[in-house]
Amino acid sequence: MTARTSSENARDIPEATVARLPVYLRALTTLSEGGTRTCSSEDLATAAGVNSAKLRKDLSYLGSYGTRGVGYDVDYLRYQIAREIGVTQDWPVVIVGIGNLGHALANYSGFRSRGFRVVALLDADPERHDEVVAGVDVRPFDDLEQIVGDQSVAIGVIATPAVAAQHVADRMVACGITSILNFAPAVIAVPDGVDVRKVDLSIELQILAYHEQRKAQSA
Amino acid sequence: MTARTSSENARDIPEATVARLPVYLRALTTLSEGGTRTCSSEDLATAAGVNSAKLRKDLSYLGSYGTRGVGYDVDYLRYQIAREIGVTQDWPVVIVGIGNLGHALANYSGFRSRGFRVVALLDADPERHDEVVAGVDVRPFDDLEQIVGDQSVAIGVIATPAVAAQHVADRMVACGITSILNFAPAVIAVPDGVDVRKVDLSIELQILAYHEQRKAQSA
DNA sequence: CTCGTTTTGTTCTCGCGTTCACAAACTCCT
DNA sequence: AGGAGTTTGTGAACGCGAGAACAAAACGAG
Repeated sequence: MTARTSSENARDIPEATVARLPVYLRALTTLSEGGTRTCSSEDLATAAGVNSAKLRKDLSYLGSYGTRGVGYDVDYLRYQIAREIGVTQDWPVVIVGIGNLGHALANYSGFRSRGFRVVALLDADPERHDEVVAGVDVRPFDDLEQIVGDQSVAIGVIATPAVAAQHVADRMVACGITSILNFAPAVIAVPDGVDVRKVDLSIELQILAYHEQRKAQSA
Repeated sequence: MTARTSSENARDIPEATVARLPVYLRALTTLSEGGTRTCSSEDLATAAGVNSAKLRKDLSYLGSYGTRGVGYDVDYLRYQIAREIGVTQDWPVVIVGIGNLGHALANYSGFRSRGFRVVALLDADPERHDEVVAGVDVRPFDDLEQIVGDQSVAIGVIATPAVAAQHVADRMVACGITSILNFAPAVIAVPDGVDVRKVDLSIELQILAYHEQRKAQSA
């Protein structure tokens, strides 16, 4: 999925671990807001919903930020993980496709609080260009190149219907976006060096349905 | 994640395969709508964005539905996968939390077209009980037990703020729901026998940010 | 009927990720 | 100061999934 060209950095964190770091970050934030200053790997693992051995191994890829016999300083570890993920800096993001899902994404407070700033909402439909969503006004899709260039946007979100997804992705890649979060129910092709992550709401439900069906059968 | 009690069924499909079956299903639907009657594993793998060897191995867990030297009958295979997942039957679903995301989910046409029927929208806020979203009127959260009982609902969707998620999950489990799709940014605990899948929008962005940061560093 | 071609279904090998188990290191109490 | 009790960090074993490679089966041509 993530083909790095060559010369791996010294810190080579497994993909499975990378996917869990944001979970730990959230758990640490919750602990910190609850007034907890220090926690053991067992505490944090419980809060994050994982095994404590796995948690310790994951953290060991970042370095030795704990103290044996004591545990982890919540705020210190939180900062270290945030720095490793890259959410201590500000990431400008464009969202294309302002339907129901695009609205929800634009209004989602979890983005801003984690270093992501929605700098533009784009839609091909001129009907929508009057709207203002979450304090950002919707602009024509053709403004993509200018916005991405002006604000150095590296991350794009696709929330369009399936038929438009590949076209939007092509345009994004052409103007320099190198990370795409795709909510459209379609497989999109991108060149090497561009990361794509896909979130598909109905696929998750279908996976649940499969297990549900098996529960019913074995009863 | 999915702890089955005992006496595994003869068909024991790996979790990784189960997660890809809906992707194949969607690809087959696209092919069928495009007029394709037959396809090779190579064709379908391309459409689904996976390796053809992996595709054939996945399908082999379901049975032998292809013809050597020819390929797969698109509609026949599509039906077999749909039956295996369980989306040939009708799954009633309740959605709790009608904020921006809840709206988007209620309006998402991909649910209905895949056998999922939203039978109720619930929200604790009385302000919202007047609304009608996607043809379904929003009702008080306390109606949960009655609706789930009357309509034999097995699947629940949580689209509330993080603080409410555990409480909603507890109530769902108490009245018989055994599969939960959780969009709230919180880890929820459920008893054995209940499946939970979690979708977290900001976590996906954070994973992209990590890779983006590394691209920038190595440049 | 036989042979060559195509494509599936399956076996085998390899690598990654998870988990166990324990040594190293730190704190606290006496 | 020394020993008991905790908790981290990591080496090693294990299991699952990915991909390559091939045998089995169907089809078509001659």
